[in-house]
Amino acid sequence: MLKRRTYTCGLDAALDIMGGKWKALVLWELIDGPLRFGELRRRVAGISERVLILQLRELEKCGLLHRELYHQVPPKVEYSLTGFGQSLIKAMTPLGEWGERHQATIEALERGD
Amino acid sequence: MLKRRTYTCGLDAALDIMGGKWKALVLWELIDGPLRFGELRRRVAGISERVLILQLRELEKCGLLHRELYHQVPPKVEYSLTGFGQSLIKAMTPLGEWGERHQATIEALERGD
DNA sequence: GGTCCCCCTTACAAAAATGTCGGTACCCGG
DNA sequence: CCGGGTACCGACATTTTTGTAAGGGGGACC
Repeated sequence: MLKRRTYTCGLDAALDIMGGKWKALVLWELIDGPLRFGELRRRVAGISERVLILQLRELEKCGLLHRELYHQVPPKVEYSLTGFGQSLIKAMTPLGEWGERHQATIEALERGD
Repeated sequence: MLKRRTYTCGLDAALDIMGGKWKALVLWELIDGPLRFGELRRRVAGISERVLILQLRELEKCGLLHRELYHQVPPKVEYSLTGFGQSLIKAMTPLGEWGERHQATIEALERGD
């Protein structure tokens, strides 16, 4: 969760809210519309069920995404971006594009093995 | 350090290279030109000497910044962005602006106390 | 009845990130 | 000789993040 209540700059605040290994990836998957828990789980490669839940909870608490529970059997839960979340996605897009442009370069870097 | 050699998308790669609590902040400070170790240490509020060194080493290894050692006494070391680093900064700018716009909102969120 | 799917939850464990403290080498000025 | 400033290293401790395993309640399918 968020740890500070003051930040030295906007970037600092942004990284606190969407930093970490998974949050941005989760948000990213929701660009094209709502997804169910299971769909998210399958799309975000490598994430464990538990961690996905934790990330979703935090993103929800921060107002970046919305959780809609359908009282059905079997249960259905849909996650979608809020307006706030969408604005964040837009702000992250250039970073994503940068990463895409340089992905090969980055993958070629020596690991800290 | 970098942990993977393949990424699911550009954002994934970007976050791996500049994610974490400090890297982006360090890069950010270098926007306006080179800084010495001590200057960086003073500007990046809250970072410890050791952690700053670790971050600088990693950023250097990734080719995002350049370390220039002046053989003087007392020693002088200057850190500056490489072209690669500058391109990353540019890609992070919208995120920084987003954070700035929403900084008050973010600070007002409940902490996980 | 057994088993599957769904969306979680809890207890526990490992790994990664971050922090603290002390020390090094150099020279200078007092 | 003592202390100050610079840039850094190493051992260690703590905190944070991420992961693993197991279970649960409610149908549905065979």
